[in-house]
Amino acid sequence: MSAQHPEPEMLLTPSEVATLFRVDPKTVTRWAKAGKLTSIRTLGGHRRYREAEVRDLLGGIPQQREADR
Amino acid sequence: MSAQHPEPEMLLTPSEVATLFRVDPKTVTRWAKAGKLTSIRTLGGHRRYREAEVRDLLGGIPQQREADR
DNA sequence: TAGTATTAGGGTAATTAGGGTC
DNA sequence: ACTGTCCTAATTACCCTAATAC
Repeated sequence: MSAQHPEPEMLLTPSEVATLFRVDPKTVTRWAKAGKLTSIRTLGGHRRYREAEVRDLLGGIPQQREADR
Repeated sequence: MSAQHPEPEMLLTPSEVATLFRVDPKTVTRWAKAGKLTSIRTLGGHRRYREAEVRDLLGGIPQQREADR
C-alpha cells in the first residue's frame, strides 16, 4: 500500500473522545454542536474528531489564558 | 483542444479510504453500494476509489459550525 | 507456484444521531 | 448553563468463509 500524504489527520470516534474526557459521548456531541470542537462527518452522518485538537484541549501544553478580562 | 490524460486519476483501496474516515473498510463498501461514493472495480471485483473525491468529502468544506444551523 | 494480506459477500452485535426530559 | 439518562431509528463494527491482489 502507498497512501502517505502530507496530511495523516488522525481521527477519534465519539466514544474515544468521551473516554479521554471522562464524559458521556452525548456530551461530546453537544460540544460539537456548540462549535467548541471541530467535527468531521462520515458519509453516514457520524462524527469524527481531530486527535490533535482533542489532545490540545486535554491540556498537553497549557497555553496562555486570557481569562482575566 | 484536449490532452488525452490530463490527470492519472489516483485511486485508493478500501482500507486506505477507511483509514482516512476512521471507519471500517466494510463501511466504505456500504457507502459505495449506497451510491454515496464513486467506485471503480478491478477485474476481480474489488473496489477502488477516486482520491480526489475522497479528499473532497473529507475536507472540501473545512469545518462548518453546526452551531448556526 | 506459493504465501500473505486484503476484500467481498452475509449476518449479528455495538455505537451513534436526534429529540426530549430530568 | 451543563451534564447524564431514556427512547427509537439509523449507521457502524465485528464475526465468518471464499475469492482476489500482490
